[in-house]
Amino acid sequence: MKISEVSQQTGLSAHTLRYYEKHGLVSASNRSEAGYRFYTELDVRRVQFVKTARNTGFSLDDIQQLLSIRVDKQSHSCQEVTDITQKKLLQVNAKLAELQSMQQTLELLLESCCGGPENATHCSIMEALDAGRSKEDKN
Amino acid sequence: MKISEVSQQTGLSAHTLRYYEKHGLVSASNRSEAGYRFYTELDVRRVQFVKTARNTGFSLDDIQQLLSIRVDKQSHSCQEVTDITQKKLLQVNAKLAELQSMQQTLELLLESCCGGPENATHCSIMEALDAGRSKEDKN
DNA sequence: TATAAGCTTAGAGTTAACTCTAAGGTCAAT
DNA sequence: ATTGACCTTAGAGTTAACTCTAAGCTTATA
Repeated sequence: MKISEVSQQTGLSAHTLRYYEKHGLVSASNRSEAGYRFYTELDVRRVQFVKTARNTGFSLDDIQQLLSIRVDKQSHSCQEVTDITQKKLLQVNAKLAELQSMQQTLELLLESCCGGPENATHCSIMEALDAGRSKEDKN
Repeated sequence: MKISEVSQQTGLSAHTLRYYEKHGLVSASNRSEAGYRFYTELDVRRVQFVKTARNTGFSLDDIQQLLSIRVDKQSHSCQEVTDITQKKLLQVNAKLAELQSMQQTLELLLESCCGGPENATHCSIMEALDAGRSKEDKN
């Protein structure tokens, strides 16, 4: 399978596939005489794994680790896998909390403002932003 | 007020303050003979505004717009302000949805796996990632 | 055989918002 | 006069994950 075919099958661009190879995630098992990449079915599955993990939120670094477990499951424990997953969940939860706080603030701001064609002299959104002490003042 | 004092009062680094100036957000109204920045109270309030807006989730670009409204509220409508805010809320909501989906996937993965010291040969997290079609397959 | 589509590489560019460095001037205190 | 802390600038580096470009082969088709 040539790179463009893998690209089609996976929905990842050829650029991205090469990028993954350069970063040690997935490489084509074979090359043609001319140097063209040829991917086996197993290669493609590995690509799919990376894609699925990406969609699940894992970083490429996380995925490196997951892949090294994948190629030799015998030598790794479930705990290693859940550790990576747990860590990612914590990150997601943290980000989620931050965004939820922003969401709430933005909703309050929108509720407070008329949003009409009046000039902004007494706009309550501007006033709120001017008042400071938004919510979490990260310092 | 010198830059380090503003830094202390606002919790933003002097580097960041200069960065904001370079990007047209907030500059010191005055300079000493030697070229030292001197901030007025109004300057500092403007810095606070930027900080509050940042904490609320606005990008520096958004803040540029908000600031240009702020300096001449008469010439701008509440609607302009709510438009910016609304747009930001939509972005936040989109990101939130994405993260919630990840959160759910990660939680399911964690529930499915024993997480113990057994080797990963039959790890259900690895299996799930291998099965692909995670949730939203963005293509 | 010519043309176009597709492949290769190294390396630069993108995005956002900082963050840091280097080289040098200034200021207050000793 | 000499520290040492603080200030200045221009410009480079950081992070993550691509994305794109240029220059040059290769391969399939007409």
